[in-house]
Amino acid sequence: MDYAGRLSAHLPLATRLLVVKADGSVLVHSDSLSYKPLNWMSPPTTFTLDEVDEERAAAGVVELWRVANPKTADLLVISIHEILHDSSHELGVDPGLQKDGVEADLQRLLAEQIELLGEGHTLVRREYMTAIGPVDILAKDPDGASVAVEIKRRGDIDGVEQLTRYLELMNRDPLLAPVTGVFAAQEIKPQARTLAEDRGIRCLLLDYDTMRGLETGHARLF
Amino acid sequence: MDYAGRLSAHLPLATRLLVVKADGSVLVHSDSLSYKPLNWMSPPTTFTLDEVDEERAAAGVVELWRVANPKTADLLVISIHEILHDSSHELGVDPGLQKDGVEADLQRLLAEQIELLGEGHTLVRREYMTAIGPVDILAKDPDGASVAVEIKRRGDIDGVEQLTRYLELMNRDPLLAPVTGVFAAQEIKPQARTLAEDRGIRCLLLDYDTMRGLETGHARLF
DNA sequence: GACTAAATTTCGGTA
DNA sequence: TACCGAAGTTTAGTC
Repeated sequence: MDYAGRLSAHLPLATRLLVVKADGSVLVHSDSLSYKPLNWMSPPTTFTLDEVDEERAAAGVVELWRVANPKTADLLVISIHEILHDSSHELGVDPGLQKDGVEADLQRLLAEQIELLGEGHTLVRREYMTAIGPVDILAKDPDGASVAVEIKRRGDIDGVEQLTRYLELMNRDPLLAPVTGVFAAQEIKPQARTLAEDRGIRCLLLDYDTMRGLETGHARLF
Repeated sequence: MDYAGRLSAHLPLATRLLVVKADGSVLVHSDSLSYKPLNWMSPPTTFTLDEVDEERAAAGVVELWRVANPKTADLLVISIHEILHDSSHELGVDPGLQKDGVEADLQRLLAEQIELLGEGHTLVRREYMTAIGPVDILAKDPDGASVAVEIKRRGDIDGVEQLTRYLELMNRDPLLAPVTGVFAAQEIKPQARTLAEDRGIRCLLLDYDTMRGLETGHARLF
């Protein structure tokens, strides 16, 4: 297997699982390392069965696949030496995947349970728009001062930077200023906490299970 | 398919490709959307074939898979209604994937061709360590002033923030200050460029192919 | 279409 | 082992 595109990669001869999807995707999987293929091509692709020249045939190649993306000029060439198994199936259209428990849920739950920010806090609105993007939650503290909340599942330095940019901008608006920041996440990395507190941003750990348990009318499926 | 773990997800009945790897990974693929499975479990996992109760059997379930991660308490339950095809293969150990053309290569090439920063620039060192992490390249301009270079394949706002943090810290060090910044990438997003230049950081576009072509003793394989 | 932010991110390196 | 940053990130949403 040879790939040339955004990088170059070479995969030695070994037994692999090759998957060709209906949309043209090609995946090369090994027998370990879940989830991610060793190599792949994203659609759209053109698939060509090249002729196996004498030299390659002598080396044991029985099929030569050429998978190309005409737009990005990516190219994946697969030399097949032995086919252990080959089967093809129609899977038909796919009903979508239903998810919950991601950042959007945290945001919704925190908006409903805004008192988690501290007693006397009130919700102004979710997804408060600013010139550089939406702030997850805008609230007011008991004194009526604005509080901007950035919510993450995992609190990393990037999230602190994001909130810092919002705070800088919002504090220039005389109608809003002074605005304080709260960095809320299920997990906050030490360096992110240090950076946040150094900038006067309060950190708040969120417990998704507890928040979901408090949610009114909630029923678990299993 | 039902998943409960870091989030909850449900996947309706449909024809799917199920892959069970030697390390216990389980992948659920549809016939489109390359690369990423609709659902999966990462190793380590425990795999159980549950007994199909009467109710499920009446609904058409012929096999019930329970894939669990004992450490994270993630659980994936797969109800199989019909097996269109089933085969198992030994893939054996896997020789590693060989890559080049990633950020590390850009860094190496720029260090070798440090004059790309401008005439008279000299390399101090790659991976210059600071308290908050390594700066990709530290160099000196013709006047002997320090230049910190952050290298990205794709230049985004995050990269500018990263370099800004390094510059702030390094400029507090009297032995280094004043330190100027260069944001070097194969592609620089307009907003990242604006932010960088607003902060006095110079932007530098890198051409990987040209740099590779200039590399001494380089031979291309194909 | 361009850009930003999220992801069950995964993966690799390093302290 | 924990943490940080890259990834051929991919993907989804917004402007």
